[in-house]
Amino acid sequence: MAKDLNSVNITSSPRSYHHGALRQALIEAAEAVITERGVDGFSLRETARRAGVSPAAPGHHFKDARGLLTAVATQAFQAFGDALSAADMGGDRKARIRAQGMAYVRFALAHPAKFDLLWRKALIDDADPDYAAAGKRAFLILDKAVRGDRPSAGDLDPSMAPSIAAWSIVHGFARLAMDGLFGTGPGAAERAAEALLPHILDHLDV
Amino acid sequence: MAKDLNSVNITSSPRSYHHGALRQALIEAAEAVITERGVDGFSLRETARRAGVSPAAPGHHFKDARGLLTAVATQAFQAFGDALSAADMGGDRKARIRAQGMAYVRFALAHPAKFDLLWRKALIDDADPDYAAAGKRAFLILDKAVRGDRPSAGDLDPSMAPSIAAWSIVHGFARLAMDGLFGTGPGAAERAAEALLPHILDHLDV
DNA sequence: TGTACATCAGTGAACGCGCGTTCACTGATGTAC
DNA sequence: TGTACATCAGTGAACGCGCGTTCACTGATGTAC
Repeated sequence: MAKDLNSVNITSSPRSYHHGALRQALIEAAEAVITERGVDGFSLRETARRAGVSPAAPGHHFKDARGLLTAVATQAFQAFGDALSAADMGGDRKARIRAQGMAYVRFALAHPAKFDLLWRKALIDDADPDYAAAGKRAFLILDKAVRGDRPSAGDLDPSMAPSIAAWSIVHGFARLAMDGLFGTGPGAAERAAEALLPHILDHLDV
Repeated sequence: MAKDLNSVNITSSPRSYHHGALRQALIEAAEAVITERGVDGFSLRETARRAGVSPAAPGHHFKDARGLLTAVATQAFQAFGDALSAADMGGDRKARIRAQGMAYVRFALAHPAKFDLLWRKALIDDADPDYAAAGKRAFLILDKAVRGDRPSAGDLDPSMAPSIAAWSIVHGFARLAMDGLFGTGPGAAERAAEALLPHILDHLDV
């Protein structure tokens, strides 16, 4: 038996009337749903079912289905940012760009449903400040690695071209790989990434 | 009054019991639906409604909703290939890559719903030979411009790295631009593309 | 420490919706002779 | 050229489904005194 986290009841059995950590449980159930069924297969009822609560329960934690998906996307962006951050081991600029790029694509291939959701703005509230902040943070991690010591001027100034170039490459590569364009067998996309991406990123001379 | 095309009745009014060109009319109605409501907003019934036929009528021309969307995606890929093809004006390799890249992104920004649908494999039958052929054709047009005179060895050989790099860049840039990451005002994405893409593509030294 | 009570976080039934597809049908067309 | 008939391409009603959300409710918790 694990110890309770933050004095929140997540282990007692049978579960009490009050769940205790339903908000996070719903987010995780939603992740499971989209992982199994794809983002298009998401449904609030199915998510509630998996969390073991009635279909009305999510209403106490999220305004509506979009609100829940926005929270899922926000956490996914945070995890994505963490993955990028963890991959930045320093070194010269090329090495840092390579590391960021590989981490970007690896995350997308390891968590395709989460990665997909990040960009499905029709399904989420992209004006949500947490979502926006989590997304911006992820980009800034990548930007910092690409930019190295050079200062940033502001939004979309020319000095951002290298970051946007790197971002575009890895984003496009990730999507094409997820869509099976470099092979559909198990591990095919990952192998293509390992074989091609470092070379491509090294020759991005911006 | 326009003349009938291919002796098909598309102009008489009121329309006869037999539509005459319902298959194509449904494809165009579906394009209108996804353009207005987004790909996620597609519905077969709404498409039939717009084409002025009963909800059962599409069943005579497409196996199911997925079949219709597959046909829409196939035509979209053909139009996309045409746009890439029309943009290839020759010149040196850099000029050709630039032209292809700009055409790629311009198409995506001008027809976001169509472009989006191309890659929504959960919604279409990506084993359909026409769809697959139309997609392959588009890539080969881009590949030819990037590759120039150099011969192609086959599937995913190292000589394809430059094409995949260019493809990834423009694909990623297009998606990020569509998602509003370079601004959301009218024309903002297009302006970012004009300002950044040529420079980025010129410095892709593969 | 005990109690009254407000608030929080659940329940489960129900509502209304639009959907894709099926069904028996029929009007229109094309073909054999 | 006319006719019988098969086939094609529509109709419109109906089916069953899962959905998001609302509703009145109640059990559990926290707080003021």
